[in-house]
Amino acid sequence: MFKVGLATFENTTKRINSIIMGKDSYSLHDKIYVATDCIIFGFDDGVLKLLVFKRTIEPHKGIFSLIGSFVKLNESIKTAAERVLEEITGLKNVFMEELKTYNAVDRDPGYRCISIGQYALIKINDYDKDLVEKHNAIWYPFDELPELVLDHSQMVIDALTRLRSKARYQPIGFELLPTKFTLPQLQSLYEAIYQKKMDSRNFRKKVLSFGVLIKLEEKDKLNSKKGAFFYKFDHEKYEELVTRGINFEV
Amino acid sequence: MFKVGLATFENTTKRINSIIMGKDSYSLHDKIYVATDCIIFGFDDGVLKLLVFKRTIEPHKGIFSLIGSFVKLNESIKTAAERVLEEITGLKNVFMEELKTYNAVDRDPGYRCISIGQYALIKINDYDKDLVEKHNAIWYPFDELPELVLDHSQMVIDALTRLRSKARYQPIGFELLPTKFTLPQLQSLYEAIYQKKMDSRNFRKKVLSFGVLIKLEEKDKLNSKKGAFFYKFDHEKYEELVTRGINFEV
DNA sequence: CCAAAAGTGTTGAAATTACACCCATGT
DNA sequence: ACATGGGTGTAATTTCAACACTTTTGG
Repeated sequence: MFKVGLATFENTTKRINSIIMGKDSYSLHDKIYVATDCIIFGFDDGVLKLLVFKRTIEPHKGIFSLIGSFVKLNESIKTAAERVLEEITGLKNVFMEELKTYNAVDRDPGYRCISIGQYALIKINDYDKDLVEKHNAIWYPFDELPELVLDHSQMVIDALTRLRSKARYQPIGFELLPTKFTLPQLQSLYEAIYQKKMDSRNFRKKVLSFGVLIKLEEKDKLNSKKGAFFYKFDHEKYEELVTRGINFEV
Repeated sequence: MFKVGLATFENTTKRINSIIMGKDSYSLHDKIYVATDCIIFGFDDGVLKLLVFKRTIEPHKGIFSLIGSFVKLNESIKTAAERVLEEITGLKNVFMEELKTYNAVDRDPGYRCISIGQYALIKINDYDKDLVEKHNAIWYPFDELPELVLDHSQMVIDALTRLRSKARYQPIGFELLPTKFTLPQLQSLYEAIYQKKMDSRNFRKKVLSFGVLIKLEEKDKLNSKKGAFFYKFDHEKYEELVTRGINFEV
């Protein structure tokens, strides 16, 4: 294939030629605004949170909304989401995955506009607090979420459903924790995701049995007097097991 | 909200006004062609098949391709897929689900165009053979698939992966079988999906244990001399169990 | 010394796997 | 009568769920 810059140029000339020659099979069709909205999860001190922001401009000024952007001609949908995510949180290389497309004809009362929802899992201590504040963004616990603009509340519901089903068989939970985390923290994350208490003996047995956690020397003494050992996620080992087809059902 | 027909009209006038008044927050953004492509699964005599068609017009004339369409301003993506699916197979009310968005900037060398893949499961004896033939469409067994246009081969891979993971915990297999089917047929379908032999005693025990199959009086005598009892899927019972949170892992 | 969280094993129940023979019938 | 695919049960193994006490240490 060719480079993006060239492609754009090439496409433009090609298009003009085609229109002039009256045989543009594309120009018969409709073009649509394509946007992406990010459902940004964070995990903070035992509670699952969502990053939303209060709109400062029309349309929907003053209402809460997910963080989103229109997709430009020369960027992929993921790139668009990464762009806006970095703009607002300062973070790069965040875990992000397509959720689904929101495309009801009347979802946006202004114009026909579809949005691809993408959910992101971020380590809540890493983000740039000043940037977030500057953009009117706020972390809301899931059980205190305000009403969101358009179909954004539905996006959040769908993303949570996805997170639940995904976390069950893939260790994506680690994306929400600091690089070094303790088993009690990990358990508390799973309890927050599934909204139920788990048995610590069974939980430990299970997660350690996968063999993708590396126990560190260091202890976290913040949450208890005894202190809990830190662990880190062994990415190489994980990839190896995935290619061998192991499944990680929690 | 308002009706589709009106909406289109309203949007158009609104847009013109906004452009004239120079305060259209949308018009700053890019519009993109939005298409949808259908990955159409069928199950025929023990083999999983895919419906593809040979393009008769440019671009990509003569190459095999999935069945797809551009999405119009006044239709949802699903509606667009349903439209083209009915056009080519004559079928309505087909099981169809969004797969993911294909949106690489250079995926279509003509114009920037994203495509939402949707996979459909159809009962292979119900479709309109004349229509399919007229549109140059052909059922291909999965292990004999020709190379497809653009990123369509990747769509097929993704759809198969999805079908596999989905069929494991939701009884969507029934969508691929006639309304009345036998347990050997059902097993053969699962064997085709997962590409491995299963034990018939264990398989029967499992699927019958869910209690969503109704045994009929009638037997299918086509595939054996003894004949196998027909079953049908109990949709109400299934819905009831789903709402009770039962899981159907096969 | 005590409160608070971390860490650790066992047992019974349930689910899963492996495995082999008889049945019905059309030819 | 026999070849072909349909149908059935049991025992061994593995996995899962339930359950309670000891350890460490900062205050």
